[in-house]
Amino acid sequence: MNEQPRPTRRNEIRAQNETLILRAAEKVFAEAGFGGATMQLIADMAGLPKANLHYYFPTKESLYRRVVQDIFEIWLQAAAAMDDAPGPVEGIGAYIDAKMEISRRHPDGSKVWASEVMHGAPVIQDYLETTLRDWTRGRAALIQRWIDEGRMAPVDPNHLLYMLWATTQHYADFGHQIETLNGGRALSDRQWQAAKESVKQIILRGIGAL
Amino acid sequence: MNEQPRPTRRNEIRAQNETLILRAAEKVFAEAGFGGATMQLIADMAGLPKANLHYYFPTKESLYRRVVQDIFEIWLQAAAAMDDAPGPVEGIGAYIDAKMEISRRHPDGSKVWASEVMHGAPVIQDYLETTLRDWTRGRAALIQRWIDEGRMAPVDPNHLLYMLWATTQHYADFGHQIETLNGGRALSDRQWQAAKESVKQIILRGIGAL
DNA sequence: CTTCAACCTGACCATACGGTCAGGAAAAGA
DNA sequence: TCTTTTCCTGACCGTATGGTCAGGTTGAAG
Repeated sequence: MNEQPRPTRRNEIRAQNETLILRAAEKVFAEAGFGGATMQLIADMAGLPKANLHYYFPTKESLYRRVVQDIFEIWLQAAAAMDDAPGPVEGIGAYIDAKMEISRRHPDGSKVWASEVMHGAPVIQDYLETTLRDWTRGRAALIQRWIDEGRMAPVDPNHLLYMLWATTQHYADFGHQIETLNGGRALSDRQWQAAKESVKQIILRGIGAL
Repeated sequence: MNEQPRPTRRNEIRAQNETLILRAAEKVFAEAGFGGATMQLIADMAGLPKANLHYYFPTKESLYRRVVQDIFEIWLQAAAAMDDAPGPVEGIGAYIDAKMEISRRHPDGSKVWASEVMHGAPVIQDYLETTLRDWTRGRAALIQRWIDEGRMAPVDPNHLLYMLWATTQHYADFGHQIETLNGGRALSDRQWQAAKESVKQIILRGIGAL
């Protein structure tokens, strides 16, 4: 899957405009939610006429769906960090690092996902029931294996996973609140590093892996 | 403040209708977001004509603001659990218990708050900058005191607070996802208990308080 | 009973939204 | 060059939304 189309001028334009639209859409959906976002606003932000958006994405929902799928793909890739690790310290540590990095680089995507789930996942329910459920089962089993091997304390793997998602995504989804509490300034490099370390330290010690 | 008006028939009706509207509004705002919610839908859910809503709440935004304020009040009250505690185990443990209980009892309010913050807190920015900031400073100082007294490991108090918020509110905001991963069934009493215990155990051990 | 203020609501309005479409411009292929 | 396909867009449309208002009803006060 995902074979690249021949790089002709046509395909180049298409790819470029799709990217332009998706970037703008991610931002607008994140800032206003699905209901509050308007195609006109997305069009303006992308610098294209509204009718052109409907040429590439027939409906608002189809555009939205793509935005949600994209962030989900990014998260799935980050999960690989956990797989080929010798133990919980490396595996979960790397997973936290990866998810925190995503929260920093793709805060808008994270917010769109959060919004979607909060509203009952009307357009990606199938993902939750298939891909996400399978992924979760696999990692829960991996964690259970670590527990059985005595490499960490016996904690419920599912609740541990929820905690990992919650803490890391919080820095994206509630970034505005954190920024406000930080004196109105975005977290600096140093502060992001400290956040990562804090999260890793508390969780890894919390599961008895340190 | 907050003195009760004399309980005449008039005031009774007013109080009753306001509650009816606020309850419906909380649900609709949580399910559809501010932009997606419609006054008509809220009216239908409350069993009142739309024009009647505008009698009690002049604009959609004023109604929304009340909903957000209400959940914030509830959270502030829960925070008291942390104050008069001898140490981190009791204080933070009680705070987690209280916040988890709120996530269970008021999931819609939590979602509305999350939405509001995610979208840049357009209507409650002043709360973040005053009440929340003050509250946060106070608790961070309390945690720092516990650290200085050697009752817990030296962790950044702010990041610990973020983690507490993230993990507890996750069970409300991402309740739908958790439910889906739980086989489509809402968490049972037993499972909620297990969730509470898991969160408390990992965090309290994570901060070296156990 | 009378008066007055609070409460209620069907009908209405201006606006903004998602989406359509006809027709033109530009690139690709023959 | 000629033809075909893809790309582009201003103008338009039906609908739904937040909000208004005139006029009626109900409860309280004297």
